[in-house]
Amino acid sequence: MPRPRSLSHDQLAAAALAVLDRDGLAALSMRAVAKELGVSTMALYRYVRDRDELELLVVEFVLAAVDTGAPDAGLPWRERIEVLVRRMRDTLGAHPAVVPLTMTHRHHSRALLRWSETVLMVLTGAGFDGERRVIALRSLIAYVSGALQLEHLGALSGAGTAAISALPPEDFPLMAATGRSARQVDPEREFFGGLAVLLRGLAD
Amino acid sequence: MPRPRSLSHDQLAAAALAVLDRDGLAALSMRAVAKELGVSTMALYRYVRDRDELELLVVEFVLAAVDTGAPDAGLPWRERIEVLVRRMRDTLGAHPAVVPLTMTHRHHSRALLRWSETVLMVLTGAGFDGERRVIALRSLIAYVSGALQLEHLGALSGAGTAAISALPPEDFPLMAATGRSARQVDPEREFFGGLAVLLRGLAD
DNA sequence: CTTGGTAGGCGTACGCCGTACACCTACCAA
DNA sequence: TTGGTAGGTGTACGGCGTACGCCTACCAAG
Repeated sequence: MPRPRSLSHDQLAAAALAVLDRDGLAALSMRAVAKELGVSTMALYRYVRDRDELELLVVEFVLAAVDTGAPDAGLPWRERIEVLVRRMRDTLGAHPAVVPLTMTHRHHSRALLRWSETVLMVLTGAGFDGERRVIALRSLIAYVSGALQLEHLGALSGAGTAAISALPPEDFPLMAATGRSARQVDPEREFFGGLAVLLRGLAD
Repeated sequence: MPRPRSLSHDQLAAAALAVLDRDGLAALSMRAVAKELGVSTMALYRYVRDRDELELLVVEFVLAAVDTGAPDAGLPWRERIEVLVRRMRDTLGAHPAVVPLTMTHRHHSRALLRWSETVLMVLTGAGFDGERRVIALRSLIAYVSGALQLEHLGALSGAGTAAISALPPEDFPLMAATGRSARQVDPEREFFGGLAVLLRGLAD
């Protein structure tokens, strides 16, 4: 009987994502998203309880694009995990400003739960269970989220790595040398190199 | 000749830390820190350029307490790394609200650079160099920062793990089961279990 | 002991933010 | 045609970071 809604949750999320992609995390505000949609600020509150809920919406919107289907069962289990991680990284790499939001909203994201479920399926198939499986999943999530954040917060200070290479070598000889090496390592190679280390450790 | 300063950087940092410990990250503001010190808000700007610099100050203040001395050389290298990581975790565990700040300010923290330098010393002694050393350091930092954040952001939703255990088992059979297991795993055991996995992977 | 210059500290104000609240009105069912 | 429901809006409030200009405590020089 009442007046019908004129916006969908996906439209809200897409507008918020547009703001994030264009102007970065600091520019995300209720007013900015409302302007993006051409409605008044307060109109948003007919769709979300508060800003937090809008953030969850955009996280869900982005992560929903991650394929959480089981990877090719012919692959060894470590490569299957790598496929799953790569899908996640590719998606978030396209929207770096969303990465910090995934940290704070991870508990409430169905998409992330589905992803974790698939990871657990692979781990279980590889013989993991009980505490060992808990630790495997948590360490994977810890590594992936930590590495993605370093990658994207580090990007805003890509100057950061440069600054490290320029440290006083008398105080930080190894950091200076390692910083110089680091500049020659492709970020993707670094990310998956670290993941490979973790997976090797998981395999005993 | 001019009027002398009446506050030290350490006093600023300590006041900010008091606010963080008592009221959490969201309560950290220039006004709150000024009130904590009994001075006007604008007085702080005689000591820091902006809020960002105050955050760096508190990160430095906290991390300065981490012992970055080389661990007992008699220990195997992996245990030496573990000692260094444990020192970092103990310090940040006492001030969980600071953890997110360490992510954003890590590039500018001398204390963190000193810690990294010591980690590199151990790695170098264990035969790491070049790209392999870069990846070892970055993956350690990624794991540690990711795991600490999960631990402390997860704490605010300790309800989060409970919610996971209560997921519809038909959609998330493994997550539900793993969530139940997870509740019985001590966080410290989980953290160092994951670290051990990573270190095992590093050792080939 | 006086005095002048330097820089510390403060009050005010501006433009953001999230959001509570009251109002108007477009819409659909009856 | 009309009434009720709920969508959309405008205003306002208290918080935030911080630019700016003033007052004044302090120390050095005389």
